[in-house]
Amino acid sequence: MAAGSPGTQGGESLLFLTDEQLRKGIEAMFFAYRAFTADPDRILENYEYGRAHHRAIHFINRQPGLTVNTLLIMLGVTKQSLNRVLRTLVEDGLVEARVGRTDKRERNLFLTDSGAALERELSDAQRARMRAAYRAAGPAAVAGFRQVLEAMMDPEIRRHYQSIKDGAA
Amino acid sequence: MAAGSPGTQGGESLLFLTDEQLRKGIEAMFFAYRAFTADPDRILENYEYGRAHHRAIHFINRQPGLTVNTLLIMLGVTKQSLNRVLRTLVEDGLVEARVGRTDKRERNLFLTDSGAALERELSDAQRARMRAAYRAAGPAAVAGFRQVLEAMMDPEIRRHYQSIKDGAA
DNA sequence: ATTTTATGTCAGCCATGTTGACTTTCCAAG
DNA sequence: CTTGGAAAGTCAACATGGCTGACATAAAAT
Repeated sequence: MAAGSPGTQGGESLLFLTDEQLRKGIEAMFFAYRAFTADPDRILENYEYGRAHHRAIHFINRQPGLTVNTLLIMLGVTKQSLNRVLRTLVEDGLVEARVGRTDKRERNLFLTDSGAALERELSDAQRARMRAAYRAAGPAAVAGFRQVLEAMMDPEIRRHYQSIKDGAA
Repeated sequence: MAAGSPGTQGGESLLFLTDEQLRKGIEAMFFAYRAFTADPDRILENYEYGRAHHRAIHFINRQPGLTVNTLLIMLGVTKQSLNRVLRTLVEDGLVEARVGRTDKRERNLFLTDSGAALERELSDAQRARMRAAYRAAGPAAVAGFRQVLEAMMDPEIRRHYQSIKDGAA
């Protein structure tokens, strides 16, 4: 059904929905994502951390004080997976887990100074590539890029994504 | 969302290049990529295959007859990693590895009928999400999406990407 | 004839995902 | 006040898919 080539249906306005166009989009996602993770991965080789640590650090930096459960939802992994990562970060003094004030069962997560330093190092590299791509493509392309990515997310995650502070605010 | 749309006059102020905008782009990549891989991953649970098999099948379908070495470059993994995947696909009769005509050291890779069937099942799911996102965002956004992703790729990979057949041709 | 290339394979290691079971702490509702 | 359930931590076991290193074979290139 969906496998057919709909080049003749819908007229010119739907040419961007042909299977070929969609497959090119799939490949673009794959190749771009690999480049996107390559720079921080290279830096992480110098530490005893991996991509999972990077992701945790990123979101703790973005939403200081977020709870373990919230981070779990953002990362989309099990608590056992996250705990393995989080434990090493706390032990190494990059992340602080403060007992919640209102609900003492919760842990509010914060980056320490050294955690923030690592975050900056990783983020600098990743943003450099993103900045170069944004600059090369231009503002209109960037807006389209963000629109398509947002439309691709699962709805529940999209709400979380949109709730994180936005620089244009 | 207005906050995600830096005006086109941003070419002067470069508002779309703020760190906050770049961080939102980073998060968008992360969340969208996860959704992007979720559908095929769910299907693959019914087989004894994983994401690595999917990627191999995708590129063999896109460039029938490509050599192992070319596939290695596209996937960006070691030959040992690829071989583990490729061997099971050949054993299970999803992929055929024909000895090269001109250079008998090479193996030209093709999908069998059952390999093509699995490719279609996986691709249908992935394209359905991509199509929905494209449709929601519109043709202009899709063009921008592709531009940014292309600019993000490593140059060598970008050449490979561009050499694969494009529906607009 | 020798070297290089393309491929295949074995063995082992690592990071990071999973499920299941169990504990501790603590909020909240009965 | 008791109890049920939520948040978090932990242990164990396992799967996937990266990696390196070492080695084998066939065929092309020199």
